[in-house]
Amino acid sequence: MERMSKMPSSCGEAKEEKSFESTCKHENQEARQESRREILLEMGSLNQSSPQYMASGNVKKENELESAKAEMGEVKEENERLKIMLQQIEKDYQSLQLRFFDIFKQETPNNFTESSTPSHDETEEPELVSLCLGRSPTESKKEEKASNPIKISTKDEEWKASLSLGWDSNKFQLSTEIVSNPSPETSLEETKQAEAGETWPPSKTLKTMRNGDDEVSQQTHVKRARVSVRARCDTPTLNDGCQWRKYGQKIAKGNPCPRAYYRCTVAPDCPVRKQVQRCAEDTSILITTYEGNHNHPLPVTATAMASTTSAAASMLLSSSSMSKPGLGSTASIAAAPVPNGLHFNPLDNSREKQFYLPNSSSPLFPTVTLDLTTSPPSSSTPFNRLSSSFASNPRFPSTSLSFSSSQSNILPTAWGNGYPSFNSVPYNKTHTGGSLNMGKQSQEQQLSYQSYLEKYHQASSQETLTDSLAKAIASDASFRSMIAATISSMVGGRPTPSSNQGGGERLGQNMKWGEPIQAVSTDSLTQNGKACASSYFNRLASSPSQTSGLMLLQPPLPLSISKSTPTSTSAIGDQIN
DNA sequence: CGCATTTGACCTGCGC
DNA sequence: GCGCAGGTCAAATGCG
Repeated sequence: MERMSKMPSSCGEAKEEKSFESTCKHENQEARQESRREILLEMGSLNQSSPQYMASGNVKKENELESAKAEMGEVKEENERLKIMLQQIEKDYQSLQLRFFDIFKQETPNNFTESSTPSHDETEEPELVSLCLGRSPTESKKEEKASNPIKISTKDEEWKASLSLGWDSNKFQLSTEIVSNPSPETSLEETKQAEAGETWPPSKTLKTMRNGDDEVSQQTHVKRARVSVRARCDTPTLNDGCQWRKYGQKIAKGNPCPRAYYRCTVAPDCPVRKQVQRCAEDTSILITTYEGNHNHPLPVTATAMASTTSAAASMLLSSSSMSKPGLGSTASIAAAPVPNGLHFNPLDNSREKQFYLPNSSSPLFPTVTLDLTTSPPSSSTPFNRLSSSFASNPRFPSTSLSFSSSQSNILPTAWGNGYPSFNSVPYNKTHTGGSLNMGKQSQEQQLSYQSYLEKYHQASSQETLTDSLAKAIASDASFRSMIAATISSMVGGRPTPSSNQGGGERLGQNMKWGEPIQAVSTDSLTQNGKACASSYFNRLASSPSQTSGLMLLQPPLPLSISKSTPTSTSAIGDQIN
């Protein structure tokens, strides 16, 4: 028990509880081993003693054995007590979890279905999906109350075992599989074709291609997702581990900074391209937009970004598949600063601007934005940001995947229900029609979240929320990778004090990651964060059926469907690379 | 000399 | 149909 106080509380209550559990077991084992050792030592000392002593001390020896046995009995009793205590804690945890969900359900009237336009309708209204991995300072207190009861209870062995699952050799497969999800009307066959191979260039470009390849032409129905990454970076491009060759440069309207076009040169026929442009309003922000799937193994250093972007794209496409075909989607994933491994420069983190310029990427394609620059201002939720930017594009539904540091705790839950298998399975059935919004902030958002949960709870036949989440993460490696990568970015790149209000704090509150993080150096920070994130989700994956309380739940932002014309003032996302 | 970058021209889609 | 903007190509240029 004393050890518990020494344990870092950074990995969240769940981990803490788990640590408690493992600690109890460990202590019991130690106690038993200790007593055995003592007995052996005593016996050994007896053996080493003189025959005289042994002869005369038979009775004494028996007494010692008796005392040793008694000691063992005591240890056993203590062991039992600890077990009971552990069971009680688990019960308390489960009851608290149930209570939390009950309260959550009661507070939500409807709404999710209301605000979220049915996907099957295939309406042209933009969909706004917000997945937030952070928390906004203003709402943190409120959510703390609800989130505190939620703890994770898992086995220590599972946790340890999961540590090795984070970034594996499947990354490449992930990246090649997810990015090109078919549109709803696309058949499974087409899906496979798209996933297996080249999805670049987009349908629009295909027509202009000089080589009229039949296979390529068949892909015209395949939606191409773009993943835009915003990060602060001094260098012309971010080092994402891939090799790129610049093939063009253009000055886009509304941004004096030229946009550079790069091709992946790792493989001669790799279809992946990226656009790099600095944000007009904050030149320190680099916006990197990735398109296409790598058709070759990626360098180790490139897998993180590839997995993250691919997963994000997959999620985006999955969510956008609900909407009318042909519509693009834009998602914003606002993560906290910069993963060190990606050579991001967390400059000027204090600034909290979110730029989403419609012209930063082609409106023809669904776009997901990973914002690694900073956490949004309290007054500006990811939802708001989208509303003023991507969502403004009348042609496309906006999917906001906001991993903003202000709303981390709600993410897993919503994901678990919303994306059970977006990667390998066409995701049109259970998808929410409108917005999968996991931000937090307002009562409306909570309501939306509530309805969302209800909807998916029904769909999952009464399986628990956490089970759903666990299954989702377990069943979808790319999803897991994305979450892990994003959280890694958040945890690893927040060295500044201001980070306390962002993802670090959030994580610290909900997952107990923040405290230790702040206490260690930046390097160890990154490592810890990545390891923690990866192991956390992998742990979930390793025990999908287990009723483990996940992170704290956070109400989602309301599904918002808004149409407006793009404005030049709305800004853009920059990309990193 | 080979490769990467630069840069102007070209093509296409979209809006008016 | 025209103009605009985004995206791409390929010749020219630079660099090691």
